[in-house]
Amino acid sequence: MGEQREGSIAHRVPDLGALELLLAVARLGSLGGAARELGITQPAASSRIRSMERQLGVALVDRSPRGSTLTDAGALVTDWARRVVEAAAAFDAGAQALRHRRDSRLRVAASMTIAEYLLPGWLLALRSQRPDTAVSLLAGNSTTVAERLLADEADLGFVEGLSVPAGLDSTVIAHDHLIVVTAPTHPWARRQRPVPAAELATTPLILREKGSGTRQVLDAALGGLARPLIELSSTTAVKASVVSGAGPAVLSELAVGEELSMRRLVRIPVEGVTLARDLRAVWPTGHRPTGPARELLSLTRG
Amino acid sequence: MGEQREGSIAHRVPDLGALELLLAVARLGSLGGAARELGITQPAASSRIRSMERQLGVALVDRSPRGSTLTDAGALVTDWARRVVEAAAAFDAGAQALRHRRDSRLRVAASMTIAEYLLPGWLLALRSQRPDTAVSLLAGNSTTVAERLLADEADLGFVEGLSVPAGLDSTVIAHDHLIVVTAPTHPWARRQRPVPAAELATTPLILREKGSGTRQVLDAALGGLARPLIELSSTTAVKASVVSGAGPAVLSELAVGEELSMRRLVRIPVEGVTLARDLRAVWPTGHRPTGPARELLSLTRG
DNA sequence: ATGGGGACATAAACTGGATTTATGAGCAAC
DNA sequence: GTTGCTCATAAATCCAGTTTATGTCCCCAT
Repeated sequence: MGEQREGSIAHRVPDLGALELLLAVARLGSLGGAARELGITQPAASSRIRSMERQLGVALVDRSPRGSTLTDAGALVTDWARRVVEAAAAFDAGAQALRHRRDSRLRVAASMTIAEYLLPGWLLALRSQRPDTAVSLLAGNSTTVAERLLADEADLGFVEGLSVPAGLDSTVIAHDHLIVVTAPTHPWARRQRPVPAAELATTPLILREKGSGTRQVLDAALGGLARPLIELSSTTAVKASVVSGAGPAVLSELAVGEELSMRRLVRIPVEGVTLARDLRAVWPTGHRPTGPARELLSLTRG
Repeated sequence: MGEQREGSIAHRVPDLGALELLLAVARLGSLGGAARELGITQPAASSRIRSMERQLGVALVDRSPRGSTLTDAGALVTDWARRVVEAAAAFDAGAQALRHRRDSRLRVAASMTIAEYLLPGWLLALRSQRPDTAVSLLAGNSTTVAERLLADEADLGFVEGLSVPAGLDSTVIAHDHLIVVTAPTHPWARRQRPVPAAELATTPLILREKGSGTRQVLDAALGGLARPLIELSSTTAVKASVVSGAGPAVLSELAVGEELSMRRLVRIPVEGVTLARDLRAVWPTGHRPTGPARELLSLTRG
């Protein structure tokens, strides 16, 4: 009856290469074909799929002398695998941009929330349209972004503040909503009525440090009054703290999508305040984006 | 100037073990501590992080004689890595449930859409609350789910149809909206006004095969009239076809969330039809879920 | 100041898994 | 039947990650 107790999931999940291979098999309907596409030999592919099946304890592909098709379980596993591979592709697109290269065609500066949650996807889309565009990324706060742009060390910026830094032109690319969240066990999670703004202002909250974009918006909406229960320096730390039940927090809906759908966090309705902010693309006044920058910009606006 | 041209991302992304290690370092602030947690030695962790840094071309960790902290780039990379690891954890939770074991405490039967998009998250949440609950999963259509439940081969089911199969009690756990999507290049993507139901009914669409849950809802909403442009047997195939510009399709919003936010697909407003359906948990009439089944059920309802 | 402890780096030997090469066998179409 | 696709098997090779065994640096307490 004993199951493996080890913490690390890496030993229970096939490696990325195997998952990628499985996707190729699903798409091409052939082990050998998939092997060719990934630049390995057919026996290698065969053995990899086999050991993946052994590891998972489920048959994934039906082999026949004229091709391979997925079993029912294999189709399901492939769908789950696709999500892992997509996350890995986003990781890759982001990481690729992080090593600032001299020969980068497009230099992007972005605030943290955008760099974390949106930019990898945009970079992936850009890569599929213009595979040869080398992008470099610098992440920081609004001030940093503005500095880089004005020093001509970046071609395009993305900020999430309330105001546009001086010297920059901008366009709104999306709207972000800050929402109040708690652990499902928190008393607020069982409330029937929305929390009034006044109560939010007087309740101690788990907050990002002063000066962060999120904090600024919250303070402005409440009238400079947000009370800290704890102050933490990263969104991740705030989320972890909320999940563990320490108290309520105000976070971007971008940051908590996953947690909400998995019920690790609960959204608390609020009345009397609008916690919205714009996400903007910015560039030095007059220097309208052209070339790759324009391309990327158009990807962000649907 | 030459970049690596190879298709496979697996060679450009650190393996899951390395990403997991990075998360542990971020959490614990120490290479040795992270190593201990993952059951490897400190030199192994050190060399793994080092080779990850070499691979990505970016310093991730600031090492000091009294611990390690993430660099700015490292923090960003860690956030991206977390998403990969979370997807892998969901994969693991799903895969674990796929090998039907005799000693399973909880036997679940679910329709495809739910098994694909929602169940892994629920299983993950369940595992964090009740680590010792062994779950087995069977995916199929509504009919299959009903059969299993009635034959006492499953304890709890999830279906997405319009009606509840005979002999089963149910509760609504969520609402799913079917939406019309096209590639961004499709003429409909530039329309200002919503597409009327009549036009939708007369336009050839990319559809799932007859009998699928999605198709049933669509036919009912339009009055049995949906015109196939192509018929495909999986949601994935439909999505790929739409992305490539073949035409419009009607899909669950669960299935296209990623594609919409990355602008690979565009949502087309429609007027004159409501393409909604309920997601339901089901069980044999009278046999109200108890024990682990009740636990899982409560996770699905917020 | 001095010794202990924690944290990371380096070097060398080991180990195991994945890959390639080489071959065999089943099925279909011409 | 022969050609050409498919996948499977076997043996040799190769490489990457690991462990063991040290060394260095720094802080803190004595």
